[in-house]
Amino acid sequence: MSQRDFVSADEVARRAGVSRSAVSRAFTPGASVSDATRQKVLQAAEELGYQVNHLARGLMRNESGIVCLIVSDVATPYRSTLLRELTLQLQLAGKVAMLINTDRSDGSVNRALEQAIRYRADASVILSGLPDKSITELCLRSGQRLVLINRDEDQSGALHINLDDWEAASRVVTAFMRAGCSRLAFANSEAGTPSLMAREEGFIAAAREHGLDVIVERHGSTGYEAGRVVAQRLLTRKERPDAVFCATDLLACGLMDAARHQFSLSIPQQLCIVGFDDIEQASWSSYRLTTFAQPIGAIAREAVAWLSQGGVADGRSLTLQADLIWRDSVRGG
Amino acid sequence: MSQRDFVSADEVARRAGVSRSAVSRAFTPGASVSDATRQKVLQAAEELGYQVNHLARGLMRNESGIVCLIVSDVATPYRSTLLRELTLQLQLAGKVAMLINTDRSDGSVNRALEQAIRYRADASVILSGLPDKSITELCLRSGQRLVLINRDEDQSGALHINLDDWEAASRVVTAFMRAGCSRLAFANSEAGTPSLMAREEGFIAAAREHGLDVIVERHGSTGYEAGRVVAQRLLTRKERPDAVFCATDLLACGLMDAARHQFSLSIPQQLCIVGFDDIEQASWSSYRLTTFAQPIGAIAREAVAWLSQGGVADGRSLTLQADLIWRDSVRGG
DNA sequence: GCAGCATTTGCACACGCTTGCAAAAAGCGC
DNA sequence: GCGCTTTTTGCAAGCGTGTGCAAATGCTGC
Repeated sequence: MSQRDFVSADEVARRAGVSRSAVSRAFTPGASVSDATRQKVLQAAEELGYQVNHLARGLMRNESGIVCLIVSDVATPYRSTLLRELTLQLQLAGKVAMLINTDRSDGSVNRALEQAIRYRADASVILSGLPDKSITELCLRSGQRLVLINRDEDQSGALHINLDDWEAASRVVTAFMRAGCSRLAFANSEAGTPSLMAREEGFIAAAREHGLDVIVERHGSTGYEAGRVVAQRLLTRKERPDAVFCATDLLACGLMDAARHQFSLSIPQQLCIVGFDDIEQASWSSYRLTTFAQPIGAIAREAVAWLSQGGVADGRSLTLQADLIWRDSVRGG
Repeated sequence: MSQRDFVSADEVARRAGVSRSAVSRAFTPGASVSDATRQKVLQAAEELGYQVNHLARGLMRNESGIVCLIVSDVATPYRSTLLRELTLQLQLAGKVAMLINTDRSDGSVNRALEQAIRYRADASVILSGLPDKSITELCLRSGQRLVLINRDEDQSGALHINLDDWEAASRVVTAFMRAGCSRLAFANSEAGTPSLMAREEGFIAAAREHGLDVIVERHGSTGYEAGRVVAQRLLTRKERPDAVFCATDLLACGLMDAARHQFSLSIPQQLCIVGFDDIEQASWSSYRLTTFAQPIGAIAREAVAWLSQGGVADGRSLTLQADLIWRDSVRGG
């Protein structure tokens, strides 16, 4: 390792002709320093290129300023968008993001998380697919604040941010009925995430209120390929559905492509489709998918605001609304 | 902030009946401890739930174990895939990733980077779009190792990982000629990234060798929308191109959609298209885009291997090959 | 000038860890 | 058992910072 020599507060103090504590205080908002010395310190620091060592500061303050983002399927459009928004907000709040990838289901997940705990992260935001309760407990047990996005496991003391999936699902039923559809289907993955299941159950419930049954097909993980497989199953039935609500835009894209290119169905004339997430691809002119936009900006803002507030942060549950974006995959928008 | 009390090495030492140094050594690979005491320590640590405090360790060792990933456009398919691979490899190597988002072009980029330097990151990997030299210099000046992916600015002491964009570009010309195309065009963004420019220049050079001119159109940032705009410009020319090489798959998707839905062209019969990156969407059946796959796994592995090697790591330049993936957007694959 | 007060400042200790150094223990050949 | 070498252990001095406390300084009103 190359010898790295950083300037320390001592050197700054010497150059500014003050004590080392003065330097420390100059970099601590709200500390007791006169403006005169603060200026002297800041100038000396500037000249020397001094940067407060956050490892040492974290050690003293018992507060590292690190927030760790625990996420699987980072490369997925929805997740990566949320990730972008979160890192942006964190940076604005003066925090720093540590990224934990839980794609590998072997022990490396836990190893990575322990790694983060060793850095004494102040908080964790979980937007991971796998609902591994042991992970969340490990976080809380180590005194971190915890934000759970779209997973309503009842973890007391944490901030839960969820969408009103039921309400959204019922709006889809209304839309489908208005489009004159009657053979409803739901396309899901086998992930079994709380929010995915809520969309499914909400859809079924709302359909039943209108006296309609719903065909449910689930397959694999929540991606494009799964959409194709589900399409295969749904569109070869004797009673072919004329409306499919997909738990996810990726599923919807896969299903849509299969419906068009494999079954030569035209959308929305022969088949109406609604997705969820409003990923970028949903607006591409090959899809023009009617879907729900998650309030990603608001989610990120709420999360960061909660975890960077002072004092004791008590558990809270936040339910946000998803916005229905009308495009061309449902008749009669 | 909730009172967080972690168990310290002292407590472990007491419980195991050894000195604090013994605990420290038990957690340091290659340190001088007998197996007997190491076992005693590990057991006591297990029982107490002890985790080495990496802030303190980093302070002592002058080596934090933190690698910071500096990236813009995180939500983009190619970037997020690379990000996934990098975090995975880093975790495997026992390092931890700090994510710096440089999307905002205002001062927050530099502020975020300084933030990372304050945590004494050992290394930075730059996969950011903006070629801000001041950033890279700041990293090097603070003694970090530096990995630059797809940006060949000559930064001595860093590891440069690049693709052979020229070679790839020349293969595209060959493919287009074999498909019987003669009116070649190149679609680019205005980002001006070294790798994007290399694709453009390589394409032009290779075409000229075959006695062909290339129409070049650039617009905006490297995304879907830009592809549509460029399509607008290219496909309304009197001499409409019959083959377009797009600097990026996103551009290609936008261009393809516009060509089909707006200009009613059929691909590849009336227009051949080649992209770059092999993002997931390129394989979707609405596109089936012929494109180049970046060896993302290899890039990540090389990067992590280089930055986690012991001793002095001297600058190095690595050129990898992109794999041409034949799909259906060029005639005669 | 002085008492009385608020504001600044420096000292010194703490944070939790690593590591050089010397002392202690263990191993070995006889 | 004794000398010798090798391994293991504990001590203590750091790493760069924050902060309580007491001393010092600066004000104010008389």
